[in-house]
Amino acid sequence: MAGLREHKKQATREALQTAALRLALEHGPGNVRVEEIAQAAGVSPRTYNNYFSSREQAIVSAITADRVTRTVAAVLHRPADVPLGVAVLDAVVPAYSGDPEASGAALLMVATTPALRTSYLDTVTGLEEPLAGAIVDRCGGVEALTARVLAAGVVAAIRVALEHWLRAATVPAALPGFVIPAGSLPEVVRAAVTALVPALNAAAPRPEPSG
Amino acid sequence: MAGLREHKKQATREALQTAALRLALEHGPGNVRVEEIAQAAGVSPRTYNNYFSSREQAIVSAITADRVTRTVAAVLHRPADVPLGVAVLDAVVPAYSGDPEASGAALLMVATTPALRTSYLDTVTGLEEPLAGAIVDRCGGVEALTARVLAAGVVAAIRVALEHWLRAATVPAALPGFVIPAGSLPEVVRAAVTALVPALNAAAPRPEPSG
DNA sequence: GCGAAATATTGCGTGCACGCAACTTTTGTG
DNA sequence: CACAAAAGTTGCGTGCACGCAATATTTCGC
Repeated sequence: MAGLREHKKQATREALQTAALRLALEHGPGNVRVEEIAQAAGVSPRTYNNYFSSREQAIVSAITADRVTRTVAAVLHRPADVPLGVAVLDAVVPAYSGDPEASGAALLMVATTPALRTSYLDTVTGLEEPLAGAIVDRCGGVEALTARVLAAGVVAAIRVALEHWLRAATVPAALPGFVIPAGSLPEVVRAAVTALVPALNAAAPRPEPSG
Repeated sequence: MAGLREHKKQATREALQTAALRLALEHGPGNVRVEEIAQAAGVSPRTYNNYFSSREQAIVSAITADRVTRTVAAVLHRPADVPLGVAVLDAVVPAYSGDPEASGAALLMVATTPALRTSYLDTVTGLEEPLAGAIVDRCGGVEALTARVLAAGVVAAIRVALEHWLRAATVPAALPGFVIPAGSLPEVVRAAVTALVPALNAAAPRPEPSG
């Protein structure tokens, strides 16, 4: 059994994530040293940077969890006869519906800390490559470059939606306890991605092979 | 006259850019210290980071020059009666036509140095905000969020095109002197942005006010 | 089990990005 | 011109990201 190594790696990764998030919430995001996170997870500071390439990355990855994986899976599971734009829309929007209830305090912290915001928005980029693959899988005849552009466009749309939504947390005098307008995120994401639906639907070479 | 300050700042900025590019070409991009660039431009190392937030940024900004400015201006100068998608396409593509002849050696260096590649691709992001503004100016009735998404989509498309094009420099045994397939960049950019044209054209609420 | 190859962890050294608090230069006003 | 306010520059200190080589751990063939 060769799974021991990989199992330990996954455990260390999760230990680092949870430790980073916990310490950031306890002491404030600016008062957490990489050394503390590493120590709390039982590894050396150098090892921390073998798992995460920035101090913020561990914190936000504890929040975003496996959303990328779920989104891609959702796209692939849509029935093949629905237009690409609809499939993407119906796959992406629900992925951002369960977000606010996850942990309001953590999201408020991300929203109000510039470095964390940037890092949080960057996590969406991880969707680009698998999404491009999913688009190719769905529409066989589509150009690789086109699929890539559409995937990058969807990622950009989601990023814009998140920016728009996070801004609501800082602009109206962010009181502690005043969390983010909960239900609105999926709607913003939907509005953003909808702007690209015409391009997504136009990409599939032939949605209906006429009889 | 209050222009002395701003004039000096611009001069320092350009001095840093040219010094960074020259030193990178002379000694190789990995053998240039920030301290050397600052010294060559006659400022302190700390001041360097007041102008550029990374070592690579000065180098690539010496190459990209004012392309963002030109692109936005080109979008705004298209006649108002052409569809948005066409206007964007005809504005963006020429901006990437004069690129290869600028300096083949510098581009080869960027293409083959991962850190410089990343930084180079990041410069395109600077187009997003002004382009979104230009889209709003062109199509009065468009939603701000929609304009932002479309601008971000165009930026993403350009980034994908550049990635695709830069890859050609590394994959086929990049011999020194073998530069990048020159004419192909505008075509790749055109192909990439074309995938988004349906979305761009669908955004304008009413392209032709009839009667 | 045993030893070798593969892989992960660690310490070290270097350069970098940036907050902060002086200090210097430019600007605008009387 | 003088002087104060505004804006730019600099040095310092800190923490971080990462290449590199040494060390410890896991895996795999026998």
